[in-house]
Amino acid sequence: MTDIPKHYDFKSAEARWYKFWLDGGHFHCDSSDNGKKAYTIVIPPPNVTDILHTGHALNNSLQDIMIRYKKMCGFDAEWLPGVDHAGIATQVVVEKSLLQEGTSRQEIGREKFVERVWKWKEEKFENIIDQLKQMGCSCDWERTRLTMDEGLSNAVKEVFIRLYEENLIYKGHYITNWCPKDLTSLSDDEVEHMDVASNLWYIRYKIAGADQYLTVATTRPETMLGDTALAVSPKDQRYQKYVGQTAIVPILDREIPIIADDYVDPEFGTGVVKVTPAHDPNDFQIGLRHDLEQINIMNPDASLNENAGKFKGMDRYEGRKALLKELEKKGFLKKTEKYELSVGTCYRCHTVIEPYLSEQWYVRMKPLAEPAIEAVKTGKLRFHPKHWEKTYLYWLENVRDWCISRQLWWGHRIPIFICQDCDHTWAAKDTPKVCPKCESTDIEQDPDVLDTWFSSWLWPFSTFGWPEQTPELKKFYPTDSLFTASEIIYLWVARMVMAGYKFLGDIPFSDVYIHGTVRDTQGRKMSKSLGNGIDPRDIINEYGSDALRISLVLVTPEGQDPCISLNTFEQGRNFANKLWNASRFVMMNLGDGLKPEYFSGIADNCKLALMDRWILSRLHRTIQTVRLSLDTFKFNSGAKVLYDFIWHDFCDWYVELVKSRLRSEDDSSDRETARNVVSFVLNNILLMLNPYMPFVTEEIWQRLHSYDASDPSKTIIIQPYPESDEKWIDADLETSMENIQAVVGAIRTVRAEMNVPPSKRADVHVRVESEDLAEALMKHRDYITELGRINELFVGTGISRPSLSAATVIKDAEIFIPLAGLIDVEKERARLQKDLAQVQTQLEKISRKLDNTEFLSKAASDVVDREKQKKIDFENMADKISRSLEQLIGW
RNA sequence: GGGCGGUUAGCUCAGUUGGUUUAGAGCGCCUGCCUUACAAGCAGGAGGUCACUGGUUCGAUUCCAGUAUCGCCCA
Repeated sequence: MTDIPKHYDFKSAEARWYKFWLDGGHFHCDSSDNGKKAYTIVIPPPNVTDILHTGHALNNSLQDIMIRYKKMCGFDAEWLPGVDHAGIATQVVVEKSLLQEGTSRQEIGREKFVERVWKWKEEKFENIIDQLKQMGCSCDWERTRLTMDEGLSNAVKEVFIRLYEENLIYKGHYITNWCPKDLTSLSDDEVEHMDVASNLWYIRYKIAGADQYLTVATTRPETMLGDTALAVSPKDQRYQKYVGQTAIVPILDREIPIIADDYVDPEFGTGVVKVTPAHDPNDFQIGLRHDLEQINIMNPDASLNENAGKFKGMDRYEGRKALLKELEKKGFLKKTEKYELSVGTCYRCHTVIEPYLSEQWYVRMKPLAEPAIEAVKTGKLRFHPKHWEKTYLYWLENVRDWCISRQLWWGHRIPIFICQDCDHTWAAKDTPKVCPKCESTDIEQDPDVLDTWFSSWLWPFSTFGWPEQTPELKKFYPTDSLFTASEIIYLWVARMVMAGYKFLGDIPFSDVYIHGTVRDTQGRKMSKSLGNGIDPRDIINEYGSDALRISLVLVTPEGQDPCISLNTFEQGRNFANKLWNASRFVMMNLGDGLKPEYFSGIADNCKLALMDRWILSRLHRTIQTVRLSLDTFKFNSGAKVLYDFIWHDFCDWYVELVKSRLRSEDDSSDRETARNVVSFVLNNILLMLNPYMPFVTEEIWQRLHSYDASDPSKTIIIQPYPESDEKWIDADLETSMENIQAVVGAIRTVRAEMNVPPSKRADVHVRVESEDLAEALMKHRDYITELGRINELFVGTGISRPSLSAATVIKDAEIFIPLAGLIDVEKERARLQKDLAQVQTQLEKISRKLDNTEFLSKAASDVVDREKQKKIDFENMADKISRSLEQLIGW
C-alpha cells in the first residue's frame, strides 16, 4: 500500500483500463427495452482519409464527457462512432498514389479503382478508430459505421428514390461550382470564399455601325470570349439610347445585343457589364431572361476550348494574360484598377472554382426547410451557445437548391437508370435487367455519384438501420445531442434536421453544441500548410490522454476558440499528478484502516470538526455546480469548479489540516471521523471528475477500493454520479472557515515578507475586536498554529504588541509576530506604509460615495448601510496601521 | 455590402441579472523553501485608465448608442 510511486504513470494506466472497460462491455448498449432511458450521441463522422487533429480531440473529448456523465446518471448512454467516405478527398489521395505508380484511374478502370479505394479505406479507418480509443472515447464500437456500408447505402438509395418520385430531386442544366482540378461539381456550401488582390479591367466595346464605344469593367476579362450581350440598368439614363443596338466583342468581332436588366448596378464600374451566361451564375440568369446564347469557352479542366479562337488550349489564367496583352495592343484596354475580390475555392483542394455550365442533379430544398426552421423557432431544437440559431435560420430561410451529383467514382452511385433504346429514365434500388417500358436490355446507370453529405445527412438514423424499423431506431432515435463546429452548421446540421423530419417525422437531436476552432498561440487556425498543427498522439504520448482532455476543456471558453501550444497540456498533467498525490497521501495514511463504508457516507456517530463540515459543504456545493454545468453544456466552467475544489479546497486546506488528526494517537474517535471524511470526499472527487479524466480516476479508485481488476463490473465508470444534498451546504460555516483562512494568510504574508524561514516556528499574537471572534479563533487555534507554522499563539481583545515585532492588519484583527534579531525596521516601515496607502485609497473611494447626498437618498438602504460599515472597517484598519507605524519609532 | 462574436494582468481567459472581490484564475515573471502526498510541488509577491467616446443612473468592467480594431460566416 505504501509503495505508491510519486508520479502518476499514465502510460501503463491508460492502455490497461481502456482494455478493462472494453472487456467488460461497458461501452455497448443493447437495443432491448431494459427500463433505462437512452441518451444517444452520434459522432460527427470524420473523413476516412484524415488522421484526427486537435479539433477532433476537443470534439470527441466533449462528447465522451457527456456520454460518461449520462451513463453515471443512470442512462443507457449510446455513443455511435464511425467515419464518412469523403468522396472527393479520398478519391484524390488514391489517384495521387496511382499516379506515383505510373498509372491512373482511367487506365485501371472504375471497378479496379473503387477496389483500390476500399483497400485504402481499411487502413485509414483503423488509424482513426485507434486514435479515438487512445483518447479514451467510450464509443459503442459494435455499432461502428461508414457511410458506404451496405445498410447506409441502402438508406441513401431509398432517400434518393423517394425524393425523386416526389419530384423533390430533379436534373438540370445550370451553372454549377466546378473544381477544375478534381473535375467535379460542388454544392454552394462546399465552396470557400477567399479575398484576393486582383484588378478591375476596363475594356472598350465598339457600338456596331457607329464610331462610339461602351466601356465595361470586369474582374474576369477572359470570359469576354463567351460574351453574348452587354447590359445596363434600365434606370440608368446615361445608356438608354444604346439599348437595342449591338456591340462588337473585341478581337473576336462577334456582334452581341445591348440589353437592359435590373440586375445591373449602375454604381459598379461604368454601369455597363458584359454578360457571359455560360460562365457566371448571375449572367446565366440574365441570359435566361433575355434568351441569350450560352457560349462555353472552357474545357472541364478550365483550359480554353475552340470557342476561344486563337487562345484555345491555354489555361484560364494564361489565356487571361494573353488576351489582356492583345487588348492593350489593339487599344481596347482602357485602364486597369487595383481591386480586391472574393473568389470561391474548392474546400478540398483550394483550387479556384469555375462557374461552369453542366447537367447536374439537384434537391429542392425549400419544402424540406420549413419544419427545420420551425424546430428552432418552437424551441424543440436548441443550440449551445444559443446565438448559432441565427446562423442556422439564416441559411434555411435563404436556402437554395442543393447540387448533389459529383463526377467521381468513389461514392454512392446515383440510382438512376436510362434505357438506351427508348430513353426511359427511372430510379431503382437494384440494377434492373430490362427496361420497364420497352423491355430493352440495353440499360445504363447514371455514371455520377452522390455528394458525401447526401449520405451524412441521414447519419442519425441510417446508422440505426433505417429504412428498416429496427429496435435500435426505436430506442435511440431521436438522438439527444450533437457536438460539432460552426463551419458545418449548413453542410451538415441543418440538412440532418431536414432529413430527420422528412423521413422520420421528428428532429434527429434536441441539442446542438457548437464548440470553437482550435488555434495556435498566435490565434491562427491549425492547418497542414502552416505546419502549426499539433498531433493529438504526440500530446497523449507526452502528457497522457486525461491531460489532453482536461487541458482542452480548461482552455476552451464557452463558445470561443481555444488557443493552444504543446505546453498547454502541462496543466492537465500536473492536475492529474496532484490528484494522484493527494490520493497517495490518503492511502499512505490510512493504510489497512481504509474501510469500504467510508465511501458510502459519513457515519452517524462521527463528531464532525469545523474543517469536516466545511469540506463537506464545499463538496456538496461543487457537486451542485458541476451537475448544473454539465446539464447545460458548460464543460469549461464545470472543469474549473472541479479544479479549484480539488486543488485549493481539498489539497491546500483540508488535506493540510487533516494531517495531524490522521496521525494522532490520542483521540481515536476523532481520527476515525477524519478518516471517514477524507475518504468520502476523495471518493466523490474521483466520481465527479471521472467523465473528464476517466483514466487517472479509475486507477486511483481501483487502488482506493482495493479491487484487483478480476471483476469487470467493479469499475468507476458505472458508479452513480454524486448527488448534492442541500443539508450539508452551510454559508455561515464557510464564512467561519474563511476567517481562519484570512488569519493564516496574513501570517504567511508577514513571514514571507520578513524572510522568516519556513523551518522556524514563530510566536504569534492576535489582537481581535470582539470576544466572539477571539473565542472562534481560539476554538480552532490548532488550524492556525499548524498552517501558520506557529510556536505559540496568543489571541484576545487585550493583547498588546510585543516589542520588535512585525505587524499586519486585517478586518477585525491585528497580528503581531515578535522578530527580535530578525526585524528590519525600515523594511517593516515600508511594508506598513504600502498597506496604509492601499487602505486609504479604498477609504477615499467610499468616503466620496458617502459624501454624495444623492447616493444617500437614492441608493437602496442596505447598500448604504453596507458602505457605511465598510468605511468604519477601513478607518479602523487605517488607525491600527498608523499606530503600528508610530510604534516603530524608537526601535 | 449584410450578419455574428471578441476587445479585462506579459499571454489565454473568468467576472451570473449595475454597489461585496480592495476586479479574479491558469500560464509566464520575481522572492523564499527539497516543511515525510506532490519541486509535475509549497508559501509569498509584482503586474490592470476593464479598447475608445458619449448616454442612462446617486453609482457603469457590467445596461444603451456610436467609433476603432481583430476574427468568423454569408453575399
